Amino acid sequence: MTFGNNGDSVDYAAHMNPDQLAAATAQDGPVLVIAGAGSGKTRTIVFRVAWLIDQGIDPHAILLLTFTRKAAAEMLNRATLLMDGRASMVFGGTFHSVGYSLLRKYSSSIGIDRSFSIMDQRDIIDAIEQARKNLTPSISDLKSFPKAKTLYEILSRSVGSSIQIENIVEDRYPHFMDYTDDIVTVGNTYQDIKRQNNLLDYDDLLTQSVRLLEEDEELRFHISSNWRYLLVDEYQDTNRLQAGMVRMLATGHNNVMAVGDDSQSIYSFRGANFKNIIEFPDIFPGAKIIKLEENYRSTQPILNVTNQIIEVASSGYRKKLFTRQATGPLPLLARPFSEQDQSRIVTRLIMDSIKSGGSLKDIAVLFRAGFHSFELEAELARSGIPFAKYGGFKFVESQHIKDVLAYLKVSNNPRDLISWVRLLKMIPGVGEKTAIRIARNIADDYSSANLEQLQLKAKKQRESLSELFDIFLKVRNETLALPEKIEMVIKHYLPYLQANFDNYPKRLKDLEQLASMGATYPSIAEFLADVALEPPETGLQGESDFSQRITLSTFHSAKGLEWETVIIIWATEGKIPSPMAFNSPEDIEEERRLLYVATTRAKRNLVILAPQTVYDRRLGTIHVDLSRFFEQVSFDSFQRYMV
DNA sequence: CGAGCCTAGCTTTTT
DNA sequence: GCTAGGCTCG
Repeated sequence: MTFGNNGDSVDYAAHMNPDQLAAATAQDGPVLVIAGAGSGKTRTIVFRVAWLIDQGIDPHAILLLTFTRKAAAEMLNRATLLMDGRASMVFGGTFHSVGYSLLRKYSSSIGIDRSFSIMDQRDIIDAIEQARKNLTPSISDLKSFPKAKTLYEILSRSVGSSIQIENIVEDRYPHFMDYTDDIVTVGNTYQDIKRQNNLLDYDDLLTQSVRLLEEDEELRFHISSNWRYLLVDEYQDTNRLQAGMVRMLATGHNNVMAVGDDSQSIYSFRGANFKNIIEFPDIFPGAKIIKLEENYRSTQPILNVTNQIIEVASSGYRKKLFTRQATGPLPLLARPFSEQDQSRIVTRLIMDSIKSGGSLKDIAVLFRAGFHSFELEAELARSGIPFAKYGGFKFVESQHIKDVLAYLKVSNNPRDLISWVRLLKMIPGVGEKTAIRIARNIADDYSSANLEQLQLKAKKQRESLSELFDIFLKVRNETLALPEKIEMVIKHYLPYLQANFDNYPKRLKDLEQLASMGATYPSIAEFLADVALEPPETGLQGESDFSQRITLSTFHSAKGLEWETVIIIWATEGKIPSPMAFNSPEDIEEERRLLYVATTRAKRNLVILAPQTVYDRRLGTIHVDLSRFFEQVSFDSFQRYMV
């Protein structure tokens, strides 16, 4: 039973333009949909899901791959509203979460213990730091040797793009070329550490699941005959691994619909390559290509600006966005003197909008990097304007959360040395060295760890250790519900928290929140996986009505979203493009696309703010230019805003 | 080897 | 504002 104009079926033609309709109702076989910004991409996917089910396809045979789980949930939700509950039976998630599910079920066939834990950013850096310290003593002490974080960037880029470490270093990190061999060594040691500790990082979820599908032919056949219709959103942001995973999953049927926009490719730092979308027709011969060029989101004055930003970009699928919403206010461009002035203008614009009947949830302030909004956040707090912040540092990355999660991690995977070290270092008198020694001992033999053998000198330390071990055994074995286990852990952690953090009540609240989050999960493993793969956002402090906040977001986290009013702050050189992109023309082009993504989020009002000065702690107040990406935009595209 | 205290230096973007 | 790293002392 479906809803629709005639009461028996959705009237597809009435809700879509001819191109969207062609995509949504395409017959079997590979299809590439080039969907410009605001061209109804989501709508098309939603209708595609509905149409497939209407054709009698079993919802369980459809796999929807998206960039975030939120995006998948929203699409399936809309599809459910459109037709009926069958749409909610479609499996939707990220590449990483699909990889995780496959490995949880089948990893033993490639020799991976299914109780593996997923490392988050911090774990990865810790492990690489260990690998780094493991080098011939003197090398890691050198100031000029890359830091763990840089090493991770190099290693991960190599994995994601399938390019040798040697070439990555040569191309992008030529100043480290003397150390190429050592970097490779760190990479190998890091692999060893992960294997020994039964840990998988984000990249492993992809590489190992691809390996699983490659090596286990029977499984590959089983999986690809189960999911017979693949829908891949944001295809321009897939990397080689993800493209490979799609190819594996499509074995035998090639029913892949990839949707994306090469002009919005903004994840090259993790190996994404918009060439994937260019090469799609080569990988899937006979692919039908459909372009969606009518924009339903923004007014023509906004498109005038965004088209000028992107049209100088080289290569890609040519497309020209147009809209029928010819009229609307001209985008605003203002150059406040200072960052403080910029924040005051933002506040004033928000107040004005509220006065004229606007709603806070329709306003977003967007910026290149998480920390660009610090000053503004303070100003908004002073003015009493509630906000939710997306992107930047995460709640689960703060130390106290990581500490508590470490207890759960070791109970789930006792071989996780990284987490053991974290826990052991909390014992007074135990530092890095001792912690590693004890952790090795426990990880080798946790079932009957002989605490006496651990040679701790002080009695107090031995007591602390056996207490810690006690908690470990309890969390591991007792048939308590997850929230109770978390409570037990928090109780044990409390003295440490109290002794080490000045703002401990606030952090305790975070921990309570963590415990209540755990309530919705059946097991520790699933809870931990979710926390690593889809971490909750920060800045949602307070419980008040979510719909009554403005949104603060990084450009990246704004992808796929839209607002009536979009305010871009720090539209200056040194912020966008980021100085990190200066040494490579391709990186600069990516920054351009990033600004394009940000500006195309606006439906009716677009405001560009570019302070004239920036405070530098060394140089004092210095002048900064408007971002180079506005150079080619004609001045009469803007309304000038008097400060 | 651990801890405490100080300073410098600093931050892209995310699964 | 915050933490990674350096330095010194016990």
